[in-house]
Amino acid sequence: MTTREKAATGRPRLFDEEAVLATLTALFWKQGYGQTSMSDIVESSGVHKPSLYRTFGSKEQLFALVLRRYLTERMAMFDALIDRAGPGVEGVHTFLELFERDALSARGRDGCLMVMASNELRGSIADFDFAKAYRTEMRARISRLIARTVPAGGENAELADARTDLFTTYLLGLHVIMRSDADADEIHRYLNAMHATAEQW
Amino acid sequence: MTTREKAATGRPRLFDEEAVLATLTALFWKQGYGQTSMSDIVESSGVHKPSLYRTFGSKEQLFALVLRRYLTERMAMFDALIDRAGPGVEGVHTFLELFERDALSARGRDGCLMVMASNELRGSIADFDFAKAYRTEMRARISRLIARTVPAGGENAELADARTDLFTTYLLGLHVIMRSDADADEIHRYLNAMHATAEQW
DNA sequence: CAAGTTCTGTACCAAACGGTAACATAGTGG
DNA sequence: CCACTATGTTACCGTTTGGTACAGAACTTG
Repeated sequence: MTTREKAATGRPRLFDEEAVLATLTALFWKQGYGQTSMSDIVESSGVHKPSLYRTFGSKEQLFALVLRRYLTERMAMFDALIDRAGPGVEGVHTFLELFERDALSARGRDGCLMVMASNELRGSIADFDFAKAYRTEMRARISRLIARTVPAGGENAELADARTDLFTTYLLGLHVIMRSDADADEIHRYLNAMHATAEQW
Repeated sequence: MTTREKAATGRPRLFDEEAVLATLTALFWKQGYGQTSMSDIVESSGVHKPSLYRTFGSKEQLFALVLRRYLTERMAMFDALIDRAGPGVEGVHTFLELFERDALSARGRDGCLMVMASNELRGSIADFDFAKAYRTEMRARISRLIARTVPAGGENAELADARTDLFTTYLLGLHVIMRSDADADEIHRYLNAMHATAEQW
């Protein structure tokens, strides 16, 4: 589905699927699913409707593709942030600082596409249970970050799990705040709250 | 706007505004703003379109009214929960237990109408900056709950603020989880994370 | 009981929605 | 150079959208 499998025999495509998906990701991210019409999509992508429908199926399937692409991209970004953050509790602070940089960017102000979608459309769309997938994937990343704050050992696993759950929920809430016109000071304050919490770890 | 001001001189209304707003609150809460059409609203309320438009103005203004009503109702519920929760850290645990009961109810599975709306429609609608209003009001309540976990004193105010910000963000994130098809076990796990955090306060 | 006022209910509107038929166009393989 | 195939492009489809005109019904006031 992502790459050409059969040899292209007909007229070649004038647009790049990946580039279109990237553009439309930004569009959906800003406007939401329901507030984005096919006309918006045509205008933003520069691709005519029949081509979009032949390539992606329907608006719903298109959005499912956008979500899938966003998920892997987003998780790669989280992986990168966690890799750059060092070990121990200090790593958590570094992660939060790196995250803040992203939160204050233009994209950051739109929050998280997955959080937005799961609020607007509930769990699943076009046979893709994205809400559960997002929670699972994201929690796994956070777990990697948090595990470093706790010494290995059976009874510490429970502590690490609790901290991971807290941090995951916290980040989801932060995305809600980021999307709803909070200014830089307010975002900084809410990040500071997690800094303070991590200091007691 | 809420109660009759002038003497009623014409034909009396067959429906109760408050009851209609309550019904439509549930409808919007479940379906979201964009996914709820005026036809849905007519069917659900039993009130015909022209009556709705004369009474509430437009779909947008109607939703703004629903949000206003929901905000005060929701804050009253938070106040009640916090009143019932005792003092000290124990009060936080009690609050979380009370909150869990609500979270597992049918309504709880829909998350929070304000969180949903702020994700779908950004900050404001029909001259009502509900996102900011919600954050402010909610944070004030949480602050009341958290203040009890900290002894009075200038330097402790900062600590209480940080805990309040953390708890507020956490609750927002929890609402996201509650709305996206999480089962009772998962919700319990995420609540447990805050129990564990509060134990160290 | 007639005038004045407000609400109900049917029937309707233009505009926008998601989606497609049909034809021109640009490539590939024989 | 001719079928063949897949694309670009225009113009269109039926349905649903948010919103209203209009006529009749129900109440108050004089």
